[in-house]
This record gives sequence, C-alpha cells and structure tokens, in this order.
Amino acid sequence: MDRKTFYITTPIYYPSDNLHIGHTYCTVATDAIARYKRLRGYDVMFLTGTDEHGQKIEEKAKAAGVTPQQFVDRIVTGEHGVLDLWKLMNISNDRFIRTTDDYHVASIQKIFKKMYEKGDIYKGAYKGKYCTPCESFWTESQLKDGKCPDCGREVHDAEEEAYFFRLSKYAKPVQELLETGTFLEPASRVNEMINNFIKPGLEDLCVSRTSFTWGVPVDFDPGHVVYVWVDALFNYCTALGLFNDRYDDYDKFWPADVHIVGKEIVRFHSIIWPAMLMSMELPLPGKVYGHGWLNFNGDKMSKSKGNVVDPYILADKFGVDALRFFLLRTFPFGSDGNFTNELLISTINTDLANDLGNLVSRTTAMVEKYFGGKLIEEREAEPLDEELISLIRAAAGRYSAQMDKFQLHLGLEECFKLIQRANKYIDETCPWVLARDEAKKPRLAAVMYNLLEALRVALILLTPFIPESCAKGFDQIGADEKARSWDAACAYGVLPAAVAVHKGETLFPRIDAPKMLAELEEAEKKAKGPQIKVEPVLPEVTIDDFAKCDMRVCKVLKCEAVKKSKKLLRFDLDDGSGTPRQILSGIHEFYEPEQLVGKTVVAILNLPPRKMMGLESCGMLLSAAREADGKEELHLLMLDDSVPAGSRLC
RNA sequence: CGCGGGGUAGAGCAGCUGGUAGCUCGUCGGGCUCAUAACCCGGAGGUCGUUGGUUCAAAUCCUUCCCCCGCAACCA
Repeated sequence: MDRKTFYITTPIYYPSDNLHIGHTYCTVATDAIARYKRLRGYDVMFLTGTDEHGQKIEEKAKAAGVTPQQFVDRIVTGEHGVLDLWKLMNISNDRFIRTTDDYHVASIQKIFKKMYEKGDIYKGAYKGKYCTPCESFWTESQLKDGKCPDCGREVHDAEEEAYFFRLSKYAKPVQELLETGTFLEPASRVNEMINNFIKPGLEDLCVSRTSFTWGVPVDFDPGHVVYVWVDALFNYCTALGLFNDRYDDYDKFWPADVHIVGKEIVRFHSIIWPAMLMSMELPLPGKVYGHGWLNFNGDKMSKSKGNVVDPYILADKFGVDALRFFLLRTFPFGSDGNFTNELLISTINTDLANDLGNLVSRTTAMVEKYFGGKLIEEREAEPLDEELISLIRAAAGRYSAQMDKFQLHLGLEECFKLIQRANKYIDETCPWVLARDEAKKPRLAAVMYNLLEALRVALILLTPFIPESCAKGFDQIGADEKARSWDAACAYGVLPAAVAVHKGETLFPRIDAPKMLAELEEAEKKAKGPQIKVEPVLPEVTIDDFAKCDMRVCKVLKCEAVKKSKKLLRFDLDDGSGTPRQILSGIHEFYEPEQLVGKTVVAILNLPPRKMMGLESCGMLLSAAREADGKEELHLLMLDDSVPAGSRLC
C-alpha cells in the first residue's frame, strides 16, 4: 500500500495572454515525466495552474473594460483557454491551482504573517520615482522619457513604506545549496545564478506593493498587497493543503521531487524560493530543472515579434500526439531549440509515420495475411533472432536510465533504436519468402511474434509521450492491460503464443510537406489577421505647451553606430548654431549610418541632455512610428534638402 | 574587458570525464516488395571558427583572436 510518492510541478502560468507553444512544451514535458513515474508505480502528484495576480493583469483588465477576475476567468476557463488547452493536449495533471482561489489567498496571508512575526519580513522604505496624480511608483527603467509612463507627467523621488524579505540573510545557505549537490539542473544554470545574482550581493526583496490592489491583501496592514512571486511560489505548498483545509496531502507529497521551470524563472525558483522555505523552516524541494526555450525560425518567440506559434493550430493540423512527440523528441530538454514547421513535419514523417506507424502496419498486415490474424503456437527459433530479443529485453533499462535524468529526447532515442532494429529484422528474415512454404509456418510465426514483442515493448515506453496512439497500437497487436505494464516492458515473451492481432486505422499518416506548409501559413494568417495598431490620440495640450518644444531642422554631419549597442546611432548635427550637436537615437534596427549622412532631419533641442551608453544625447530625433502585424515600424522624419538647418518648426 | 550560450558534412544537431568524427534530413547507387512511394544496405561529402600550447595522442584540456545568439544595458 505504501507506494513511493512523486510530486512534480510546472510553473503556474501568467494568464495575461493566451498560452503559446512554449508553455505547451513545458507542460507536455512535465506530463511525460509524470506519466513515466506512474508507469513505474509511483504515487504521483502532478500540479499545474495559473498565477493570476499582479499589476499587469490589473492593467490588461482595465484596458479590456472588465474586472481582473473576469479577465483571468476568460483566459483560464474560457473557450480556448488554459484549461481547454491542457485538456486538448491530454495533460494528466492531478490538480490545478489558481492563485485567486480562496484557500490559496488565505494560506498566503498566513505564510506572509508568519515570516513577518519571525522577523524575516520587516517594514522598510521603498525608494523610487513617484507620480502623484497616478499614485504610482516607477523604477528608473520604467520611466518613459524620464516621466510617468502612464500620464507623461513629472515624477519625483519619493519613499513609501513597504515590506521586505530578508533575502540577504539566506545568501550563504542558498549559495551552498546551489554549489553542492544537484538542486539546480542543468548544472550550467548554477554559474549563471551565482555570478549574476549571488556574487554581486543579494539585497533584501521588496515583497509588498501599494501601487495596485490586484493581489493578496496583507491582512494586518490594509493597502498593501503581497508581491506576486511570494504569492506564486508558495502555490506548490498551498495546493497540497499547507495552511488550508481544502487539501490534506501536504505531509504525503511535500517536499516536491522536482519543479520543472523555464530558464527565465530559474532565479526565482533557485534563490528566492529556497530562501523563503528556509525562513518558513520547511523542507526544500529535491530539484529545480530549468528547461530551454523554443525559438521560432531562429528568432526568440514573442508577442511583439508576431511569431508566436499557436498550439491549437498545430494540434488541429498534426494531432495531439504528434505534436507532443515532436516537442520532446527533437529538442534536448534543458537547452534551447529552434522550432520550424519543416522540422515538425519531417520528424513526424520519419519517426512516427515511416518507422513506428509503418512497422505496426506491416507487422499486423502480415499476421493477418499469413495467419488469418491469429498466430499458430508452433515456433522455430534461429540464432538470428537473438540480437532483436536481447534488445527487447534491454530497452526498458536503457530508457529508464535516461528518463530518470529527465533526458526525455534520449529516452525516446532508445525507443527508436528498438523500432529501427525491428524494421531491419523484417529485411533479414524476409517473412514473405517464408510464407510461400507451408513447412516454414513455425519459423514465420516466430518472426511475427518477435516483431509483435518488439512493438509491445516500444509502445509501453512511448506511452508517456503519445498515450492515445499507444493505446490504439496495443489494441492492434493484441496486447491486453497486463502486457502494457512496466514489468511487461522489461520482459520478452509476454504476449500469448496464439496472439490475435487486428490491423486498424493508420496510426500516423504521412504528411505532405508542401501542402501542409501552405495550409499552416493560411491558418496562421487567418488567426492573426492584419493588425495595425493605431495609438489613441493623447489628451489635449494648449498651444503654449506646444510652443515650449523647440523643434528644428538639422543636417546630419556625421552618423555612426555606438559600439556595444544594438540600437543606438550617434549623430553630429548641424542645428544652425555653428557648433555640431550630438544626439543619440535608437534606430539602428531600421537604418544604417551611411544612409543618413547629409540628410535633413528634425530634432527637438530643448530636452535636458541625457547619457546613454556613456555618451550624452542633447535632444531627440523625430520619427514616425506605428505597429503593424506585431512589428514595430519606424521612419525617421526627413525633409526636403532645400530646408535650411536651424529653421524652427511652428 | 557586464553575464551566459554557441561556431562540427548542403541543412539541423550529437560527441567535448582526450585515443580511428557520428545522427537525422537531403543527395547518389543498390536491395526488397510485407508495409503508410514506406523498409534495409552502401557511397559521396568535414583540415570539428582562428592562433599558439599541453600530450605519444585534442573536436574533446589551456591560450589568442574573429563571428553569431540570448540576458543585461539601452532605444532622447
């Protein structure tokens, strides 16, 4: 009765937008591991969920004209939402947590209070730029043109009381945790964390906010809400019933065996999370595994680039199992991968259609053709069989060695070694020749049986990845429930001697690549539509406001790229004054310096000088900008060269 | 010198606890006809970014430089 437990989690995703293929990748990987552990007999708890608080969601909801709760409800529970997506992708999570769930909120309040009472959370002052009309704090980097990004008005230095977590206190134990053992994997991430965050010194972390309200309220100090990461990280515990009555298997499953996370949040999981658990005097999870990212056609995937891959389209076109398989077979789990539709199609065709699907097809077809679907019990073995049989026996062991290290793509490779060996075995034994001689029926039966056994084991090992297809495959080769277990995967000779097969529908049809690529393009275009964002007109200003802006015609005397900067160009301009004026402009993405020398441009001159990349910029060049199809477009304002330098715009 | 990752056959990648350079796709040739025009075998194609070093031996360890990609910075 006392089975070993295994607790595995995905990050809880931030539902500020629909989820994309990157989230799907992470969840599918976690699902495969969870299914593998269940296959191995573990009592598995697989948790996923959504992280629904925070300023960004509050803002998005406001922009959409709904309450934050309505906003996240639509993305999480609405049509084509998070729950739909996981259902579609056949995700086997045991539990789903939303950080807006009452029990979670109440638990977080208790946790926050406990750390406060212990002295690890204290009240301090948060320093930053404050916009009085908006009642908002901004960091230096959030400022837009040195002003409030919301309303464009002046900001001033201000302090505000806030709660801080004594992260510094735990710097040493956290560093030790990272440097010894295998808490954080892959190991390459350890250096990154230590060099970037721990070595420069860990500062105490501001863990409350007063600038917005969409969060867990600090119950002993109205006006403060708990920082989203405190709220989010503890989900792994509250979902088991820590400080709440909703669930009661905290003792059974905590500490988690592994948190699967994306590399962008490794920092929170490998530094802040263990520090907070130490503070709470709770056991630490066994491992944090940071997987890589999927790029698309070599580019980072992002909404703003408009190259986000929609999992619904892919699942619809290729099937859920094919998509799951592709994601886990192609990319080494842990490093970044480059997603392309061409690669997706070729992987499905090669592995699933040609190798696996076709092997099922040809094997079942032969058993039906030569034996009427049911093998005779007489057998005649040959030495030739030994290699295949020993591989059948060894496959599960090799596979599990990789799976236990979360090397999913290598686990799959072991499956395909077996499948490829079986295909070769058909060539070696030439069943169609044996079939011509009635006396060789026992030999033919032995060959068929070995093939079925190879398939049976391969299908068991593939079940965590492509569960639906494997179930169909098992039915076709006549494998009952018992023949599908882990124990059965480690053995040869499990199928009954007189096994009956049923050739069924094609498991994975081959994909016509050119046709499919065209269809995909069509579908994605349809889903997106042409999008040109027109910014709303700003609030009124007076003519006096406008008159304050000194905009002048300038000639480009010199233009060069600022070294070490991707975006900045440095200009020397003739502004009519006689002395060249230096201005920096972030338009290198759109223009090469040579193109601009000698051009007649417009700049605003009376902005306070500002340093960028060590150089001072005295003014700003005027450009025309818009966003189309998710891409930013920019045109530098250029006038007829007959306009003299120094002329003022009015 | 901000941090990190990478430069290996036409493409995409593995190998990197040192010992004949490997996989998938593509390409060329052969085999087979049970099967989803699938399967099996073989060939061609690489001075493993560059320089110097350690070694009997380096893609693999150390060093120089070049290039690419993330993050950070920054985009007046």
